[in-house]
Amino acid sequence: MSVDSETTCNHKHQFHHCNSDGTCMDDESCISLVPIFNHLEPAQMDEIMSLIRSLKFKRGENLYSPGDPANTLYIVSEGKIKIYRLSESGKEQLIRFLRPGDFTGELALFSDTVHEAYAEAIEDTSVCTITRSEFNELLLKYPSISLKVLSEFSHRLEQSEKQTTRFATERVETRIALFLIECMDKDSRSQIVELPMSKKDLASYLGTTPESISRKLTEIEEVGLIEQISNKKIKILDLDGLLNV
Amino acid sequence: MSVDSETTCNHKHQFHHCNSDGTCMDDESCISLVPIFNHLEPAQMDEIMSLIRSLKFKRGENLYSPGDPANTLYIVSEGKIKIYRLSESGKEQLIRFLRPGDFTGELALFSDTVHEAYAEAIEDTSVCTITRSEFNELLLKYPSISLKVLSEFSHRLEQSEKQTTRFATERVETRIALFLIECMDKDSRSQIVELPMSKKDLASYLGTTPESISRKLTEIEEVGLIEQISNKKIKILDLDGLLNV
DNA sequence: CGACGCTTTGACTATACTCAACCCGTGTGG
DNA sequence: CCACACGGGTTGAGTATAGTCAAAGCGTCG
Repeated sequence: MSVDSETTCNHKHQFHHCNSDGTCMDDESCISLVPIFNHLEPAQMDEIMSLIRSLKFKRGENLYSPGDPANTLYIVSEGKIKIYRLSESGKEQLIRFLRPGDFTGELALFSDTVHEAYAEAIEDTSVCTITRSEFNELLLKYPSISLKVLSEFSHRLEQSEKQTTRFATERVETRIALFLIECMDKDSRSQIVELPMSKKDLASYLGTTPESISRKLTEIEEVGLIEQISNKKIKILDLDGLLNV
Repeated sequence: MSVDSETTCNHKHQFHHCNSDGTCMDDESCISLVPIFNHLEPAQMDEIMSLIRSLKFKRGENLYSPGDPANTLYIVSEGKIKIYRLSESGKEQLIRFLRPGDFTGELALFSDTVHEAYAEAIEDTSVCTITRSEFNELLLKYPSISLKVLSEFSHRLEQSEKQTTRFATERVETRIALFLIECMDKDSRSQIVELPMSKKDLASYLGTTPESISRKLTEIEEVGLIEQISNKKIKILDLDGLLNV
């Protein structure tokens, strides 16, 4: 595993300093924010806290790479992580970003197998980790956690299959339009969408090129469906129109 | 739900007659073949058997359609089921086929939501069903089942993300080549691949058109990597070559 | 035998990629 | 404070890829 961590600790209640953008979390609040744990009793939380181990990764380091054995669950407490894959022909595709509270490593956690994706820290990052065997014991002891994880998995699977179908059947222009609409849902009721990543990354995420993103956005703007306010800000002028792109 | 089943029964140990192709299973062997259950004790199996309910679907009927509430797990005991989605723009994409022993409905089983795909019986089909609430109770009572389901989910998620990346980054020709290689892995060591579906369905599965499938196969044949024996049979002549298409 | 659906082939077109040049904003170092 | 380098972003020209539409071949099943 290409982990080259600075510090590893193995004790309860380690606290960090907050960073400027307010995304800081100590280990405990990190754990308690994770949906799969947030229904537990304080006593159970303490038990989990005793199992976790803090790790730090510097910007550019990989939490794991394809081929690494998948035996650890990572929960992000600070920083930002990029999950991406290389296709058989070597092209990179962005799968998703992880922010504090998100977790990864789960994909292969339950099969005895290796990772197929890269998890790269794109900022200095702190994560809480639990080993596979300890996590499995936890699941056997508290079956309600399993149901939470199953719920999370089924949701992600649904998303992934939907994404697959989009790639398989929709034009680039439509994929961009659908992406904008989904961004809007989160900010809800504001007409202004803030792109959550660079257009280069967006291209990778949507399976296209930066050039095509640029061109298609211009086209969509020219027919009056959107207005490009700035590099990252886009105003939605005609939602129904976008849906029919 | 567009279920219009012929018979519904709710008792243990209902037996069916075997059909000609040997895919028949009575309910119990159906259940015991499912990976998520096959580690259980006989007594636990009996308990599960008491929860299941048999349903039959005629060719062409839908087990569920998008918008139907997802509250049932379906386990196929006889027949063949096609899972497909419609994209936002109305194009159909084949997700997978289910054969005896496979299950579906799990996607949204753990989230309180509705189906987004179609499950259509393409032959007369028998399924065993368990309701969401009963299945959840089962999972809480026997946590080891959860681990099996999690394992199955994580594998499927891995597959789905891999498929997404292929669609996002690979050309049609490459997708076809990779599909052939994966088909070969199953039959292992025979050089002859039997396509598991019509080329029309394969086109839908691979996110392309029947015309392109036909043309690309011809091209791959012309450069000597494969030989098309018959409509459904393809002989692999140069595996390494295929990998580099 | 005929009808139907799947498959193939051909001609044409649309879509989006590649490559190259240039622009712009930011951050760095002199 | 300016010059510069760097990376992202945009624009243009040309090309590759695969989709559409149409017609004809083939197989299977009633």
